[in-house]
Amino acid sequence: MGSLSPWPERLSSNKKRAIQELAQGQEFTTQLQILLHKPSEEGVSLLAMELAQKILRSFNQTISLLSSVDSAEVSKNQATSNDDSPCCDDRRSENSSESRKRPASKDRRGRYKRKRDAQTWTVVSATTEDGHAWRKYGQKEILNSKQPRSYFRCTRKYDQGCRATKQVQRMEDDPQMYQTTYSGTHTCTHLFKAPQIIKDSESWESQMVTSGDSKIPSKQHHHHLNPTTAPNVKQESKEETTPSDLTDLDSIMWKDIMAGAFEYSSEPGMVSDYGNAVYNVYPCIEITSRNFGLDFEIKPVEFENDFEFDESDV
DNA sequence: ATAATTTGACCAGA
DNA sequence: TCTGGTCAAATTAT
Repeated sequence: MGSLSPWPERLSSNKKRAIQELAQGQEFTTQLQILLHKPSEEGVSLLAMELAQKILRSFNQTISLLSSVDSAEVSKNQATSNDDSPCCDDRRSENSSESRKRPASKDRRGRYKRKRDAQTWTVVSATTEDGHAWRKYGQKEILNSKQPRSYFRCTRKYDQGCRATKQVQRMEDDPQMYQTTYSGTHTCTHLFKAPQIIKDSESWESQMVTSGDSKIPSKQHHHHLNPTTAPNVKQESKEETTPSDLTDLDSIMWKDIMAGAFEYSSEPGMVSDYGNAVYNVYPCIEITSRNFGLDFEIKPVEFENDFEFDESDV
């Protein structure tokens, strides 16, 4: 229990190792990209960035392949589970026009079906910023853990039916570090959003966590770092920024990114076609700061049979 | 005004 | 049961 979900059992340990290594390389490359994007000599950094992107894409591809389960297993899963329509799970409109009217109605809180084995991966980092826009939807005290765990979903969940989620928790023995467990692939696309970023420049050390189940030891020190207001946290803005809005460099980057995305990914609505490996590569990227850069990160990929909601009662 | 977060209720699995 | 993940009303931020 006090642990975040580890790698799927079915992966051989060698495979796991490989994935971890790649993921680490991926992480480092991302950091390099961010670094390089800080305006300086454009010529050089531009080339370097393109290179970093290619490397990243390569990592993503490999991780994706290694992460995917056997086609046999997949089809088994899909056979037994009448796969729901992945897209647009609009069952409530955020909270706007709905008005806060719903008194005697039954409280549907918590009425859901848990997701079946969606793949997850865990990252430890000094920052929770990852280039995606997240919306916090919960926080929990975890048994034997001093630090609460926060739950986030993609801001595009109702917009575009994106099902990516993540859990963030401060490390017990180093509250400056965050352990983030990602789950589900971003299926949202073309997000030219410009969230106001807060991030300072913390050291970007991060590494993949491997231990599926470290017994988080309970230490005795108290740090009152409000985990709720922790760094990360996005912000979604309503106006979509178009590429023309970006600097030249950004435009170029973007073109490249989107090229990659279209080359490898399937459309949001077509996610049901997970045969063998999945090739979504640049899901839900987000430009987090016009001032100093493309703070995007590309995540490994996986298939996912997500949860559905219980319709059994009104 | 709308949008994001907080927080306790609710639920699924172990 | 108990624990952790999610929902949604209430609260706070923008």
